[in-house]
Amino acid sequence: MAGNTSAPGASVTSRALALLGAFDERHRRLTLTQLAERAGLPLPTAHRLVGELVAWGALSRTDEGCYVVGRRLWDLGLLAPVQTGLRELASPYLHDLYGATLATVHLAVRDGTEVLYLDRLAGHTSVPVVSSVGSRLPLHATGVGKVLLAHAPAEVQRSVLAELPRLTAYTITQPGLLRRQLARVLREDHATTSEEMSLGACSIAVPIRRGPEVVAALGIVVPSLKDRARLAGALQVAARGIGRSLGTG
Amino acid sequence: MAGNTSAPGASVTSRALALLGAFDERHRRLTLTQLAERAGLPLPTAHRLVGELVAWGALSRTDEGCYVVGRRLWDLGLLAPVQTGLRELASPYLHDLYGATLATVHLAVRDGTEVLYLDRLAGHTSVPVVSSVGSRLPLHATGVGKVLLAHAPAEVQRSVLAELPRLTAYTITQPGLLRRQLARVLREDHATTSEEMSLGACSIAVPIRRGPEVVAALGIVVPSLKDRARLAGALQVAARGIGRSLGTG
DNA sequence: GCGAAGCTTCCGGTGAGTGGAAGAGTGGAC
DNA sequence: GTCCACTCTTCCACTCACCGGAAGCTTCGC
Repeated sequence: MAGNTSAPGASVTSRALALLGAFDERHRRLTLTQLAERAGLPLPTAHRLVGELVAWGALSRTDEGCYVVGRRLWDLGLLAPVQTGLRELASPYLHDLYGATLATVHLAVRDGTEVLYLDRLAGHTSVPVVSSVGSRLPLHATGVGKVLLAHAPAEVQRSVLAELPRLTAYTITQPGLLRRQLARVLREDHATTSEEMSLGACSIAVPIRRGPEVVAALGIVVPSLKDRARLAGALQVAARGIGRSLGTG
Repeated sequence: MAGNTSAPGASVTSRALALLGAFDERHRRLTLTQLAERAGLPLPTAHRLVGELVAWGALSRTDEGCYVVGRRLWDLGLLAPVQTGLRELASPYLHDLYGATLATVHLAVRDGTEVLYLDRLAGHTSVPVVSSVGSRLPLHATGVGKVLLAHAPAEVQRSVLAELPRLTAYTITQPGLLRRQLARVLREDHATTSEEMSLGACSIAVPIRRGPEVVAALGIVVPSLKDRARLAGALQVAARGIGRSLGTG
């Protein structure tokens, strides 16, 4: 379970990349030994490569001797054209939603069998929110995930329904129940969750369409679903606005 | 002027990194030939290394055959601890400012002799805004830049004042004039620009303090400075709020 | 159809990368 | 103070994976 291992004899580049790949959401700070292990490299090799990466700015070393992703990679990553148009166009609508709901607002797309969060407007509320920009979460336990799953190809649905890991006591782990919920998402054009991803957090989400095709999802995180109708309405108006901009952009 | 050139005999890793370093704000899309030239590598070498980088996801290839920064580097870059605490704490205040002014709001720090933009809330206005998250701009031609410069060490001021590149017809290029403005920034505790960075855009900015020390700057971009007093007031309230959170965080 | 520009593949020589082994720091237990 | 365990750093000779010139391959424009 130690991340990417790179077989001996692999190219130098792939070893350096294996080191970078050792970092993820759950492992933002790693010691040299951890890095070497997760990359599947001997310690001296890791030591030398990490030295080069630090010199370039791809990694940097904290005071405590741990390694973290460096600022130069932050710069570089921001140049990546990851749905740039969508994020740009959606931005004002996220603000509007935040203004109307004061809840944390999310813009997400599907990436294989996961949700990929593209943007986030964090509210002041104390509702626990586990998703941050760039993070990936399972499709079956979040509002935006259910929306994206409901509109995903059959093979993706099959693959996701085949394994529904439990995240809280309320996570839906029965394929039949989730399948009925997805049908309802298509019917009502919005999805909800109740503490299925993390305790204390509910969510409401709607699809964003470019023409007939669902290209993304818009969601908010709230402490309870009692205001569901009003919030779903607000989300749908914003989603349509974004969809319209997409069509004409 | 072709970016990083890597001498022959340099390590493999440094060659791969030289390829990544070929990308910047002004060069987000490069052909193989451009990449090879900017990295100072022979074409076949660049070709092979780029192939490995693409396979890993560090780069990707567009339909037109250009290379761009890949999604995996976007993911990775977001893990970098670049002023995470500051950005997190400032976020709600940026929203508040946006709500109060409807202008584009910026959070920035000084990075050597440049401004580094950490966060941005883009307004609906048609005012041209050249700064985006992760970008760097000269300290002498932006509002946040003047604030940060006014509070920078003497050696940084000297180095910046020694060369004031002209960006528009209104850019301040006389050291004496800029020096007087910086004194005024200290006195009035806010800075302004009038079309000094890009035509049609003015800005107002204030320092963010952690205790006595200026650690960042907060600014907005507006079409004119006529509402200067009110806007500076709003900025100062927000900056104090952020500073207070920093102190207690 | 031709030429030019950009991309891709090939392959033998060679020197840069590899990683075992040994040494140096660090901190905790007694 | 002494020991031990752990993590990090340096060294160096062998070898094999990288290098890049040359040649072939597309894809344009004319």
